[in-house]
Amino acid sequence: MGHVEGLRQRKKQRTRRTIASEALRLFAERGYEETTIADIAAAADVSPRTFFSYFPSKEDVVFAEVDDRLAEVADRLTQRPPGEPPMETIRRSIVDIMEALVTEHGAYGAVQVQLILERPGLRACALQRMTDTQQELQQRLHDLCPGISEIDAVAVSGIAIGGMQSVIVHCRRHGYSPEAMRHALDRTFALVEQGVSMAFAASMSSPSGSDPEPQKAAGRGV
Amino acid sequence: MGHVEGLRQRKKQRTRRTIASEALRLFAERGYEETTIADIAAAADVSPRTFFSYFPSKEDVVFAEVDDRLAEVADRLTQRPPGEPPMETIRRSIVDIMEALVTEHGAYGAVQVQLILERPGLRACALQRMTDTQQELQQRLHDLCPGISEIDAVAVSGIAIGGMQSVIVHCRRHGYSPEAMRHALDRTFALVEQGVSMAFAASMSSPSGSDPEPQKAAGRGV
DNA sequence: TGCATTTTTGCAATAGCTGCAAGTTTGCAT
DNA sequence: ATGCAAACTTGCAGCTATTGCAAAAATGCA
Repeated sequence: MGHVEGLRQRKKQRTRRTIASEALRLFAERGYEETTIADIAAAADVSPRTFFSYFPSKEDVVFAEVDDRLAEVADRLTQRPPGEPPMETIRRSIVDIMEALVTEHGAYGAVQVQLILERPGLRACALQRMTDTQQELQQRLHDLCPGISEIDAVAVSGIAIGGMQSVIVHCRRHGYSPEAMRHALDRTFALVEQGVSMAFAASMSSPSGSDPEPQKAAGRGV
Repeated sequence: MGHVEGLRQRKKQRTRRTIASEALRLFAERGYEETTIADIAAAADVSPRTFFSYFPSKEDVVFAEVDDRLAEVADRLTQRPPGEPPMETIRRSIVDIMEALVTEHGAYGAVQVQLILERPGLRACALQRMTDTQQELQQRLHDLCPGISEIDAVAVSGIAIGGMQSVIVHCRRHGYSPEAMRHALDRTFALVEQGVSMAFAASMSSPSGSDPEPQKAAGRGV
């Protein structure tokens, strides 16, 4: 099949983006509830029925770009520089994921954030994505550190995502500046790392690769 | 108004419980999607319209008992034995909340758990409750330890709830025994506590009430 | 017993979402 | 170029959740 992986595919992508961006525009103009699927479809020049072959629900259209970004990150993270210390890989995973979730995408980024914060349904969607991500992190932890116990992997990933998520929402809601937010996330990662180190220590009686790097990372943050 | 705080109120409570329990029963028998509001209303002997004056949505009926329990816990936690070390209060808060969320309520507890795990919409509802709870914990932290920084309070509460939630879901999904689950939660609290202690240490240059109690609690757990 | 208040109910309408079958478009082989 | 099969779009019909409104019924109390 595909020459350049499909002209068809590209057209689909374009339609998808059109729908998403028209939807966001309408949400910004008249509000979320006030915009119907029919409105969105009309604005994007497709039939209402078609909307649902691109997005499973009205809510999902808000997360179109976030989802794309998360997919990219997931791809990227599967290739890890050989020899990289596990702890660093974990940190990078968390940072990259958070970046994908936190970045304001496109022209309507601010709108998305606002909608997600104020509509309970959308908040729930966002949370769902958080936990999906957490599951992946958990899997990655398990793969990277075979020594770590099942429970520790689960707990650590939950702790990390939970902490980050909580802080992100807080910063968003109180209108922190990007720098303040970055600072807050660095601090959060430092707290998280306490737990992470402990889990690592428990699994690292015989380190397989490199330094445990106890509690001084906190690097550049998000 | 009220003699014994209303005969009317009691009747309302009874109706509420009837609706919830009939709903759960039907969900168990034919499945969630397959049960309509009309079915539930019929089984509970009320009009479909009335259903919505007791529960704002079909999803909420699944959480009827959980919500009651959470309300109780919230009440109880406002009275704290004077002189209790802050760290202990925090631990008790977390434990109590988790107990409320984890306990299988009534005859259909298992059904609830299963539904929540498999229906994304219900999972989202549960997550929402988690974050609501997390907000309260955050507030409590802030009140108990005026010294703690805003961000630390937010981060710690997110870490605690995130870690616990993650582990609970994991245990549920893999059919852990109650003992195994308790053990897992104890371990999780130990990991969480690493971060908690660090936040406490940062705030406790001049302790206002009692001992800092660095990192050895991990008590009886959940 | 009768009144004021609360609760229940019926009716009608909106909107999200799905299955289905028919109509169109597209990529590719001949 | 031509034609076919696969992929995509569309319209339609229908189901269910959810809400507003105003009438009807139930309740607690004077």
